[in-house]
Amino acid sequence: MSTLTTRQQDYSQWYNDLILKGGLADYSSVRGCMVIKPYGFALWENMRDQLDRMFKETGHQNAYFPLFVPKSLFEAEEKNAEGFAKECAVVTHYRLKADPSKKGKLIVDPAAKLEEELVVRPTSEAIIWNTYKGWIQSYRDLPILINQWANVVRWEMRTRLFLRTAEFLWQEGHTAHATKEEALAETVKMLDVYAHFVEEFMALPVVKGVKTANERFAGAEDTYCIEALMQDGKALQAGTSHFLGQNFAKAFDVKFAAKDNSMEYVWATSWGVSTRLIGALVMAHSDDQGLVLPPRIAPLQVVIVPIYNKDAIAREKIDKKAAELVQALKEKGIRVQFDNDDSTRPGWKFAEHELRGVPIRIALGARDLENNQVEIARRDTKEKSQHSLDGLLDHVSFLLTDIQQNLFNRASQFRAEMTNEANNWDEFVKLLDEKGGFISAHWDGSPETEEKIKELTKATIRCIPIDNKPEAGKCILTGMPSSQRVLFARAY
RNA sequence: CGGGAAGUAGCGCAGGCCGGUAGCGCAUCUGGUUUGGGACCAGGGGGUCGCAGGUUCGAAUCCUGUCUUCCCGACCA
Repeated sequence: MSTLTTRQQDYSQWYNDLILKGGLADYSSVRGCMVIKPYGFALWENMRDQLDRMFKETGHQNAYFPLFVPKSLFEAEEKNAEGFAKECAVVTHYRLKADPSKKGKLIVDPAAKLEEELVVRPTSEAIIWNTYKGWIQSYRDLPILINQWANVVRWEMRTRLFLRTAEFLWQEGHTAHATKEEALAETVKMLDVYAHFVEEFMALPVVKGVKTANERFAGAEDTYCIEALMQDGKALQAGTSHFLGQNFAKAFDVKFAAKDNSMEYVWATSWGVSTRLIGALVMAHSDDQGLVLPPRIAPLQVVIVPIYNKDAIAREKIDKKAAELVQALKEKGIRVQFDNDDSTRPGWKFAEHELRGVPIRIALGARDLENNQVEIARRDTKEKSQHSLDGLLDHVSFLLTDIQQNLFNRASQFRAEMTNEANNWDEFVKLLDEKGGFISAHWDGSPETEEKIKELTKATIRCIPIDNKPEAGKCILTGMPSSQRVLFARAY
């Protein structure tokens, strides 16, 4: 059978192998675009559904805005437009016609040129604020708390499955508020929702922080983020929440009448997470045998593998007991599959389900039935043990919780080991090259210094942690005074 | 977008330099034996050699273009 590249051999190839052989996604014939396969999409659906519940619990509603943004609207907020201009797909024509010189071929009909080009949304602030203008007259119309699940297109030069593709799926929240304080509170609230989701459901610890000016979303006053650490010591931005100030309100002239009858610009936020989270999940927990998925979002939580033998009566008994187990587990809300496919043998199934990251495997054979037990294997530690059929349901529930917790603990411990302080340039470079991970260091606060450090080391400031403590120090590069440490890392 | 590599059966690859019947392993199908960590025997099916031009009596092979993917870089909130 095909074997996986190990992390040590080639981390990038290992990642690709897991995505492809684990059945999450496939390459497509469209440059930079991938196909999300059913197993990968099931994973996304679980993530999406949970996030959607959390958005609704915090008062948001879903809506849908157009894929196309007229160029004139897109360019209205200048910084935002500039920031995305280089990666926009643009629709210029609306019709094809038969190629007069080549039979059976089509060409773009020059007569069908659009009067105004349409930008395929790289993000939706423009079309949404253009719409909000018509919805907002009074403070009574605020706040507007809307989210949309959508696809966006960013024409990337270099793509990687799930981490960076030309088209990807995400959600984008767009809220409008009467006051700055309320908009700021919303920005932080949604950052907390993201952090909670990623930690509790994806079992991945994150650092909450604020981006520096260099890394800020184009058009935002402030960009908040959650940053996660991958097994190769590189950081990955897992979600962002932006305080947009009144930038979009001014660009699209969205004002409201306040209680005192004064006209004021609306305050805005936007926030998003994408299918990139799947990439984070894969790189954070998986091992050389395949995917390792946290039980709370795994498409399949338990797989039951029958161990048959020649004895047809024993086979019937196994099937019967397995059916009972499936029924009982389903009633407890556990996602379970009985893998009685007769064309593969147990060993093959074991390897396959490990590759796909199913948290718990239960093996059930004649020998087990005689002893009123099953063999249980957990994916995170690969431990195998026998367990009595009595009390099995509770044990499975316990294990799912325990695996979830263990994955989080493991990732937390790894991150703790990989987060270090550097107090001068030599220490910084040494840590970066020999260990990787997050490096907490002083920075003089200037964009120029940040840029210089990036040029020299490829490390960027991932964020200024929200819970940062003030601490006097000197910038590792310039020696200029600094009031706090920031988190550096090489990143995806 | 620059540098490197690759595209031949579903998957992994050989063949290519030196043009002449398209091959191997796995998978698949049929029959049988099996089943506690990727089973075995026997028989069978499956390919416009990424695509488009060109050279040639003849192209997987040589030439040109083009598309797609991977790795490195630039770029990328």
